[in-house]
This record gives sequence, structure tokens and C-alpha cells, in this order.
Amino acid sequence: MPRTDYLLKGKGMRILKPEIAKARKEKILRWVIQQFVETRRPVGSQMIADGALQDISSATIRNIMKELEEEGYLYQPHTSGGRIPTDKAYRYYVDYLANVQKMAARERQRIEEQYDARVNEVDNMLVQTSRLLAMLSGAAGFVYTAHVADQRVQRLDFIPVAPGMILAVLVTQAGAVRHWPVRTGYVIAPARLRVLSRFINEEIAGLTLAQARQVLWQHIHSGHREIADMADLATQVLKDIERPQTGADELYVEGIGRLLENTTQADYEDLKQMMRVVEEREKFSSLLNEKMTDMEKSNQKLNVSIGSENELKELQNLSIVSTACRVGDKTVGMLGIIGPKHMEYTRVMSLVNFIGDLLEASMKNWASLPAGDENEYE
Amino acid sequence: MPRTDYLLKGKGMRILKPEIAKARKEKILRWVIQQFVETRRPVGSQMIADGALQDISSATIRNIMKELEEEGYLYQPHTSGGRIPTDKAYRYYVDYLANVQKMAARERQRIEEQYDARVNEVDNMLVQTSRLLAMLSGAAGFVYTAHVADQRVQRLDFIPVAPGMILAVLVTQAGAVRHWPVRTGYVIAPARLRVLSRFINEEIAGLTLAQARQVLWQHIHSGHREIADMADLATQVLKDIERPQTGADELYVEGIGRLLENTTQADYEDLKQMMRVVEEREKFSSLLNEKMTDMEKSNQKLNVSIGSENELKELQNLSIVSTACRVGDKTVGMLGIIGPKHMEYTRVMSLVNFIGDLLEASMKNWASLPAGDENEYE
DNA sequence: AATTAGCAGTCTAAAAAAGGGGTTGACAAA
DNA sequence: TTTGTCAACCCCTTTTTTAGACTGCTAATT
Repeated sequence: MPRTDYLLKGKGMRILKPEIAKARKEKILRWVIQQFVETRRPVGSQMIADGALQDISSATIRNIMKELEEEGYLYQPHTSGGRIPTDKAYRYYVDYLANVQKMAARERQRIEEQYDARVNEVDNMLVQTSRLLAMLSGAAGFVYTAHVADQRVQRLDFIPVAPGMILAVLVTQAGAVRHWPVRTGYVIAPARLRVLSRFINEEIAGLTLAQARQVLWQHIHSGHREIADMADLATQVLKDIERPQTGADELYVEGIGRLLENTTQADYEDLKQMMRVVEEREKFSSLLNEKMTDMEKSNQKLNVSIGSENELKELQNLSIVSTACRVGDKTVGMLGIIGPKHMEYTRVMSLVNFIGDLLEASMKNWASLPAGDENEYE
Repeated sequence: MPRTDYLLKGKGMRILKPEIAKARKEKILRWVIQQFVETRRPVGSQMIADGALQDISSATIRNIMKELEEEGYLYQPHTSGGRIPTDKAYRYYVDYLANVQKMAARERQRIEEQYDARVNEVDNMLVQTSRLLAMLSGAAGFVYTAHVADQRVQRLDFIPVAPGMILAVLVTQAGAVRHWPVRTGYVIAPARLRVLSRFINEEIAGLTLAQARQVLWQHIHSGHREIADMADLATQVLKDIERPQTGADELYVEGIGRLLENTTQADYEDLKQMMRVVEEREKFSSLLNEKMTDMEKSNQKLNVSIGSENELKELQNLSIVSTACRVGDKTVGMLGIIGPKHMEYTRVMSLVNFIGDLLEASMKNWASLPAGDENEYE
């Protein structure tokens, strides 16, 4: 049977058309990755010859795999076992082979419904989102929000809860709500509180927290007449205004336990390490922060960090699929999942993508208006 | 050498004084438990003879251990290995042998300082408390608060964040803060909002959420004049008022990863199971709820549930040390740790005790006044 | 009666040995 | 350039061996 794949060259010598050779190589790489994701065992040439490429012999496949190994896409854990994908292979897979497919409409709808049901209290929105991510991906889900200090103030109000005790409630334009108690030590008439609140809101709406703090300090020190007699209260509020956020509680991680599920005891140590890192939060959230600014710089929406691409060595056997979350032109946070390197990237990527959109929509919906307009109805 | 431990009886026959025999038995039991907690290996008679009771031979100890086994305190995993404590043994240990000691003043102070530093935002108080518990105990820490529906309302306020969008903020007497968005669809003047808020607060302060809902429904339906024109807003608020709490986010668990640390791969399966349960939350929180009402009924403060004493089979290799958290005469929540059965009960019990006190103090401090008084300053 | 010493029997956990399965690399043939 | 073949290799699993520790029992002792 004459083959059309070959260029004839002289007396019976053949050269495989390069584009065909390349396609075949990719097919093998893809197959190795998919196979490995499925079985978690090194993949051998025989297995490929029996499965995906039945018209090519195992010997040929061996040769190609050898090339792939030399190019850094495959790795042999042991001299005579099959080969497994390297981080580079996953990277290639994600970049070129795994086209981000849209999810089936039915599934989209199902997720949307679940999402709506869960996310009714803004406070919980982030926790619930990460929980949903975890549930649907089978890995750990996280939601990370930028420092509140970087966010813009929507409103700052005061609720008298008891004599000498006030609850300060801050709403940012991204829809985040923070509240903290302020102990005044003396009773303040609600009317005066309203004056203060009104004054503050007129001054600081739309500013970042950092700017707001600065503006208010100036007013206090210059003895502004409207707040003169409440300078000490304002001072106290100010003192607390940035305290609530020391970087700790901007990170929600849910479903770490799920990582154990698809895991054998072999990865036990890795998992332990990973948990320590994630639960400590500090390292992990600074990693996310870095990633966020990187993504903003490169105007990237969806990001996949595979194994050693993560800065933290504790995460070198895991991958992070994340998406930026923007309100307007400002990146206010990130969300995604953290799971085993050998995950189903195509599925997870589209999932993260989709839930990211949902969260964004939710936030936009909440922080519906640009700053400045709200004065009209005070 | 004449022994005074014995009663003489006839020609050289002796009977060991029963109280001495009992004390010795207890000493052995205690030693076995402590040894097992430390080494995690079955304890043999030789080991005891070499360690704690050097004046008694291993054979004697063997006999006594056999008795203890017959009585159900010890258990032999293998025919010829040492023995390990049963749940019953731990129970006995906790009830009779491990006197709840006070913590060293120095350590108390150290914890107090840490606690203060962390707990400044009420919102975070619970998360931070459980995190602290986890950190200090080396196990997982949890804080559970009763359904908000059972708690009494301190205040309910409305903050206009955007035209057609209001943030409802609810403060309970226990100091819990809940907030949720209310979409009105039309602009409401802040003044009218204040009227509504004032009216509501006069009516419902001090009631439980369930009662409050009922009262407000009545007013709406009877067309009360003050809120007549805002009936639909009030209705919407009501609709949401109990939605935020469906039992999900009243439970904070931190530091599950720590349970892995002191664990070998043997317990891997157990751990996996446990994580699944705790992360699902439903089962676990209903377990805690049950425990809470039990403790309230029996007027118990500190509770230890050992292994199979927990209703959940997934937790049968773990123990829960918990304490009720009361404000006034009302139990508003629980906190504690969940850790391996072979934990240092004495230390952990006093720790949980102490942090429970701290949290209670914190809450009292916050919800400082009995209901009714706050009208005076509106 | 209570304790002790000693010994045989039992079991585990760790180490060593053996076997099976699948893979590779190389080479010669197509 | 591809294929068939085969020796060599190595891992993983199972089996065997070994060493160590504990118990239970009995007889002797206090």
C-alpha cells in the first residue's frame, strides 16, 4: 500500500513529511500526559502502541519518546520504567494542546444555580465561592482579595450598638464589607454620629483606604469645625481603620482535604508540607499577591502555574490554576484551585474561568455605581 | 525485710491491702497511657518494670495488666505485643487521674497577649480564636456558634451603599455581626431608612431572631402606620433575615493540617475520612450542636469526647475537647480542639478551658449591656 | 496469697531473597 | 525511516528469613 506521508528520496529512501512527524510527536506527548493523569503510572511505549497509535510500532514510539526526553518533555524516573511528563510537558500541554474549551451549557447552568443559591450574603461570597471551586474541581479552592488598603472606599458608617460602643462598617467599591468595634468610653448621640459619618463619606468616597486615612488625618489636625469635637473618636476610628487588615484574612482556602482523596501514601510527605504552607497563609498569600501583580502587568486573565513554576518549593508537586478578578479596570483579587500537577487541566481551566466570571458579575452587581454619585441621596 | 503493705493471715499467707493494690493498678494504667501517648507504641510489662515501677517485677505487672484488660481498660492489638489503652481507659484517665491543672501563670499571660493582639475585629474573633487553639494545641481548633436564630438581637441597621442597594447589618447580643445586601430596586431617602431602622430596633431589641421576625410580620400585615409605605422593603429584609444562616458558616475549623503532623501513614485512611467529615461541615456541626445542648442540660462546662464516644464513626479515632461558651445564662457557642485520641489531655483541657474563658470575656465585653437600655440614647 | 523467675510459644516488624512484568536500547532487516 | 527481536534492566510484589519483644504458664519463692 503506497503511503502518502513520505517524500521519496533517491532509491527507496524515505523522509517523513516534517509536519506529520511533528503532529505525531504531539499526539504521543498528549497521550502520555493524558494517560499519566489517568493512571498515575509511568507510560511505556508498548502501552501507547496498544492504545492510541496502533499503526506505529512500539519501537518507533520508543525512538520518538527518546527525542521527547532529550528535549525535556519526558522524564524517566527509573532506568527501565515508562516515562512521565515533566513540568515543561504540562506547560506545553496547557499552552498548545489543551484548548480552553467552553463548558457544556447544561453544566454552566447547573453551576450558576448553585452559585446563586450560595452567594447571597456578601460576607460569605468569597468563602462560598472557594467552597464551590473545591467541590467542583475535586481539589482545593481559594479566593484571594487584595489588601483592603488598595481598594476604594464606598462608604464608612457607624452603628451605635451599646453606650460607649460603636460598630464601624466599611464597604469598599469591590463589595467587600469590613467591620470592627470602636470603644469610645463615653456615649455619643446618634445624631452627632451621623454628622461624622456624613462628613467622612463626603470626603473619602472613592479614595483608597490609604488616601482616605491621609485626608482624614489632615482634617483632624487642622481642626476642621465639623468634626472638631469628635476628633478623638475620629482618631480612634482611624487607628483601627487599617488594623483589621494585616494580610491575614484576605485568603480563603477550602477543601484541602480533597487533595488527599486522589492521592496515595507516596505523596504523603508532599501533602503534609503543602498543608503547612497553605494553613500558615503568609507565604501562600504573598505568593498569590505576586502572581496577581504579575498577571496584571501582563494583562493576563487565566494563569496556570505548574509544579516548580511556583516559587514555593513546598508546592512543587502541585499546580495552581487561577484567574484574576477585576472590577472596572482594577484587579481586586484572584481565585482558583490548587491541585495535583496531574490534573485535568482542560476541565479545571474552563471551570476556574467560568466561576471567575460569576464572581466578577456578582461583584459588579453589588458595587453597582462609580464613586461620587452616592452623595445625591444622602 | 518486713513489708507493711500486707495483712498477715495465718501461717505466712498474705493479702495485699486492697487500697494499695488499687493505687498500684491505677499507677500502671496511668503509666501505660502516658507512655503510649508519648511513644505511640504498645506498652509491654517489661517497659513498665524498667521505668515506673522498678520495685515490682514484670511478671506481676503482667498479671495486673491482664486484669486491666479483662476490665476493659487495656487492649492487645496482637497476641504478643504490648497493650494499648482503650477508650474506657482514656475516659478513666480524664475523669479521675488527670486533674485539670491550671496553666502556669507565665503561659497564661503569653496566651492572653496573643489573644488580644489577634482579636480586635469582632468578625474575626471566632476565626482567630480557632486558629489560636490550633496553634497552641498542635491539633485542629474549632469554634462553633449557635444558630443566629436563637440569638438575641442587639441592633439591626441599614446602610445605603448605592442607589437601590442597601446593606443590612445585624448585631446580636453575643457580639456576632451579620450583614447582607438588600436590593430595593428604587432609591430610598436615608431619612426614611432611619425611621424604619429606629422603629425596628424599638420593637425587636432583645428578642431572638425568630421572635423578631414574627413581630415584624405582624406589624407589616396590620399596616402599622410608621412603616406602611415601606412594607415591601421590610418584607424583603425579613425574607433575607434568616437566610444568611442556614447552618453553614457558624463553624470555623482551623489547623486540620496539624493533625497530619504527628501522624504516621498508618492512620492515613482515618485522617482522610475525618477530613471529609469536617470539611463537609454538616455532620460535624450537627454533632457539635447536639453536644452543646447536652452540655447545657447537664450544666457541664468542659467536655471530653473520646473516640467512639463521638457519634460519628469517622471520628472514632479522634477525641474532642470542648467547652461551652456562655453569655449571661445562655450558651451561645462552643469551642475546642479535635485531635488524636492519644493527646496530652491534661494540657489540652486546661488550654481549652482558658481560651474559652478568654473568648467569653471578649464577648461579654462586647455585648456589654442587657437589652432595653439602648433606647435611651437613640 | 502474692510475687517472682524462667521458658516456651507467638507474633510483629524489618531485612533479605525471589519472582514477574514491563521497559529500554541496540541492532539488523525491511 | 520503520520494524521486529532480544538481552539486560529495574521496579514492584510476594515470599522467606531473621531478630526482637511480649505473653502466658508453671514452678519456685517470699
